[in-house]
Amino acid sequence: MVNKEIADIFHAIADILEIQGENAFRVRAYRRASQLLENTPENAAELLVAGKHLPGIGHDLAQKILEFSRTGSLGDYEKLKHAVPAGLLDIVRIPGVGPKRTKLFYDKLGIADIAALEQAAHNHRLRALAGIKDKTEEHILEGIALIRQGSGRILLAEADEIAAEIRQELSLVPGVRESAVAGSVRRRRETVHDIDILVAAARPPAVIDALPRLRACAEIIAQGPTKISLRTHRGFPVDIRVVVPECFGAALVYFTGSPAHNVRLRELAKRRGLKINEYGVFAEGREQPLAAASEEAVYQAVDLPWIAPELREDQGEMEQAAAGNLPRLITAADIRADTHVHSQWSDGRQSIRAMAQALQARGCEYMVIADHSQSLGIARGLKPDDLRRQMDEIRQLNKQLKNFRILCGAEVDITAGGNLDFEDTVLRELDVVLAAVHSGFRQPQEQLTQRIVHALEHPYVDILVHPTGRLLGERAGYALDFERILSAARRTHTALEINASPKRLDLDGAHCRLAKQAGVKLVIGTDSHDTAQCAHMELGVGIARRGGLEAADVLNCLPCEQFLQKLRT
DNA sequence: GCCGTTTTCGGCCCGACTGTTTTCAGTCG
Repeated sequence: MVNKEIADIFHAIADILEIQGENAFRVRAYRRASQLLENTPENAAELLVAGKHLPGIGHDLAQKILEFSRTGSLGDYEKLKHAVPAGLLDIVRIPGVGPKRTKLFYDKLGIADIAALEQAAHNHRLRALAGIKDKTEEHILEGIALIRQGSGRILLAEADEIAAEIRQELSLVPGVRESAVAGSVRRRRETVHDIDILVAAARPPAVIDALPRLRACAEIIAQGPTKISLRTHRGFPVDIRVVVPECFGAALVYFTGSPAHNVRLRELAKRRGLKINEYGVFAEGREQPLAAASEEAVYQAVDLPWIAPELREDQGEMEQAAAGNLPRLITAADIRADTHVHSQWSDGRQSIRAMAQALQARGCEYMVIADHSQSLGIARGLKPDDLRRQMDEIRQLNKQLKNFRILCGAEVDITAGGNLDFEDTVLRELDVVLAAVHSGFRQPQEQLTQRIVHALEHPYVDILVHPTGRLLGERAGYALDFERILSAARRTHTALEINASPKRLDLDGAHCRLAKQAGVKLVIGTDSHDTAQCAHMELGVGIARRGGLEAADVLNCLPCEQFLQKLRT
């Protein structure tokens, strides 16, 4: 993906410029552009050629994007790369070491990679430098150890669990009035690198003092009167900020971010002679805030409606809010069905009846049973005869269940050759046909794309599930021309799935945005293999919200009959 | 390097915590 490559280069340029002590705002421009490209699924060069303006990409950066797109490299970057040793870019990522110290170590001690820095810290050679003593040396060694153990990102679902445990315990701490999850967990990022929790209490320092005793706390990283950073037993960082209840809303805005959204919000306030910080919105020279208690009040103070956390990424939500065009985002309550459910018939762990009861208890009106097809042996894929017997069972169950309907479906493999794993005579009997790639991930982009497009063109295929095939933290999605997938889905009236399994979350928010723009229908399915996983629907809804989707964009917000009708037209 | 109902030049969000310091630089989010 070209955008990703340019984003990486801009990121590296920002690091190098920072180490060189360049203008911080120039650095920020590269970082912002890098982030923007990262979140733009369309080819940025093509957008620029088409005359589209990308916020934060001015004349110079646009030229660089075009240059890279044309030639596959960037002259300025190639020059810059040789200006500093590559190892400095690793050093600057060590927690506790920033650009200033990286430069200091290199200039004074010739340290050019992490190994050399580690050696120097061990031998106490760093403390000869101005502003460095034993504590800093220790912190640097800890930071290096953290990097080594791969302080990676954690799945959103895991972060939710940890956050829930901590909040449960916080509710028992004397003086705590209220707590809320903030940061990227609240924004429903698919993976996060830490957990942020905001607490309201009349006397913040008293609460902070109690927090080192939390069961989740294995180690204190930093502690002040209003903020504590700790590490859980699994090495996961948690930031807890305690504020008085009067400024809970302002603190929640600040602590939820994203950083880019906050910057935009504060810039907007500043242009109006206001200042926004975590304590409120302030008019110049005034001590009493104009707004602070609720998020709504903070946004209102700069004439904006409240913006849902999932949209706070500086991806156009400020402009939409100002124009009164914010979407009415889908909520979990809008969902009437789970469109992707497995059972014991293939690799699920429970009966169809158990899955139906679990979903009905969660407020669903229908579900699609989608067990695997025959070629997926590892998942005990169903032969046509098995499938027909399963359909008999479903028909029996439908007679027994009240106010709930089970639709007969199958997760049919798109074989490496691009064919479907069941004959048309079998597919015709199903209510819903889900198509999926489970093999041949390494095929070249053209072949994989064509293979999927071919499946989408099949008259019986209703939904393409986990469309990009990514597994978070394990494997990137396969090589796909997503725009071709979208246009094929649009042309053939095939829906794309937002797979809500915690490791997939596939499509992601950016893809959803594109799908909506392209007029492609979407569904959210949990891919549940047992009843507990039915709860993952909420993760899928979070992704849909990040993509700006409304209930009308998601087919399983419709009653069953309308769902079936829409699926086919 | 970007950007414009103060500006095409001169701004560019804001504060907490740490370690090393007697008032602040560096880092982080």
